[in-house]
Amino acid sequence: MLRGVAEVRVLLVRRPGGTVEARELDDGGTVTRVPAGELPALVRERETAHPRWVWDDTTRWYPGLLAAGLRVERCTDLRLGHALLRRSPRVDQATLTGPDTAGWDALEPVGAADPALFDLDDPADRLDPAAEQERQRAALGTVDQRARLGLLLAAESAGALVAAEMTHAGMPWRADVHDRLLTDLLGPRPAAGRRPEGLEQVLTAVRQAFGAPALNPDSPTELLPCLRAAGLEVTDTRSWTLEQLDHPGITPLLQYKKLARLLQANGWAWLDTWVAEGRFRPTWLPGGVVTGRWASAGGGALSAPVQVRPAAVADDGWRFVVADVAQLEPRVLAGMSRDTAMAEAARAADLYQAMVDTGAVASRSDAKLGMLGAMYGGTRGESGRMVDRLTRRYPQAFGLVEEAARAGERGEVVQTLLGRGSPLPTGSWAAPAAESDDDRPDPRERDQHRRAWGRFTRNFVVQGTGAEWALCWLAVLRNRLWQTGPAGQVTDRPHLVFFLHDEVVVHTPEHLADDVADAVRAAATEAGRLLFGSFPVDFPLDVSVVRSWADAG
DNA sequence: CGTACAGGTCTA
DNA sequence: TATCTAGACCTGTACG
Repeated sequence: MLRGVAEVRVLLVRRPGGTVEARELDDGGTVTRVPAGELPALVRERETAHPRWVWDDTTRWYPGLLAAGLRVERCTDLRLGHALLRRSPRVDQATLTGPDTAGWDALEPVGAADPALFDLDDPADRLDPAAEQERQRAALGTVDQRARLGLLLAAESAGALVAAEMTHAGMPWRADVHDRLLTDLLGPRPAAGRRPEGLEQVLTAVRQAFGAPALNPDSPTELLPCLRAAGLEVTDTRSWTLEQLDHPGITPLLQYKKLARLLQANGWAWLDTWVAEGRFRPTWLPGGVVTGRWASAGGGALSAPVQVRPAAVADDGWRFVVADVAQLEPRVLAGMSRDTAMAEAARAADLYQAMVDTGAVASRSDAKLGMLGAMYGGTRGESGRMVDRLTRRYPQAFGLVEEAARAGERGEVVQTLLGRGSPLPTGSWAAPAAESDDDRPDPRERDQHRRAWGRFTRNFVVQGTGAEWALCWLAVLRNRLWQTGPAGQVTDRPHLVFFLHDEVVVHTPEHLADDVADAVRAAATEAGRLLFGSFPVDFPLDVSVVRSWADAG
């Protein structure tokens, strides 16, 4: 599915004078050169043979092809591959070193926000993709168990295709529904620079309750002294803190914070900036987080609030298929540690409940607390006690994260199941040799940093392997959706429109929704097999077919 | 005046 | 008996 047999690879390179070169990599190097304007025609013609397109960076090639109505089946993204190989402890770094290694290290993706970079003076054009492609092949050749790292490279590149396709298609977004939602909560859209009526009313109530006629609750430096003057002994102004208090001003203050947040983060300004022609189009950044999770830019896609999801509505005659994995990371931990006792719990739809049913813990909340403690490094209080108890029950799984934490505290690199390496620590605690007597840090502070880095590496191995599972899920699903038909370009068929760590949203013609739901489940099963082979760990999904994103779950 | 950071709130 | 992982992005405020 991810890697074909008898693969044909075609390298695309931009050349001076607005031309593009297509070089066959596996038949002696036949070269075709065309004006850049003829690239879509070239790709359309060659795509019938299902080649793997090799290019410097998907963000520099694929949006233009998608805009021309094309879709490619597979690619090798050298920028993402370089980043992975450079940090993988499985790779002999000497094989990757070349004259423009630093240039590849520094290469950034381009976004819709800076299209000028493409034409003007793009640092990518000073790099040699053919040479880099050779180096990456050689580097992979030196790796033990190269199938795993090879899978990761293929999946990362497939993710780059998904990311570009999701921005191209966009998330269907009804500005009229969003506006109505805002108007119901805040009042009609005010003139620029004015507070909406609803917010103004709540503000008046807050000011009256605290006897502070000019108070600006958006300013913590004003709000904190005001709360203390009212006899409330608080040291911060977070909602969670305020909820504990008993004072007549608290209710309107919490309401003010909620409405102000909605207005600032997803109000009319957000709509104006990020929604156009009925679509919300964030930029997705595969590999943008060190653990391998995706980052995003533009419109805060990673924190799309539940509150505004009613405005995400499928087109007429279309539906959303929304799917998320229940308890992804504990399942991934069971699989990567090959902990059979935890895998047994992971065969149930509710892993935490299964831990109760097998007598490992007394309650579901204990199970959850213990698992989160293991993955995040909770050692104190209730969480720490649960970790101790569960370590005896699941020694393989808990031992794996514990070892990752110890390695991090020693300043070592840890890696995910498929071989993504953690960054090296930069703090002074990690460089004992450089420690001079002058600015030697406080030993207690140094230990705090060391333990904090241990929590990071502990979480890295699980979060990162979870991201690999999700990447495989996406890659397999992308192919299955394309085959679900009907004929046409990406947006004519069922296609991905949203992805958030362990959740996907597919936009599909209504009559194909059940087929899509099957494809989403089949892809999850396939992802589990790709990562864990025959080791028995399940990845049950919650799948909903809905008109609005808000109705899922 | 513009930039950098702190505090806060949303997501998994 | 907290406050432990990874992000984006808003406003207010301090700094240069």
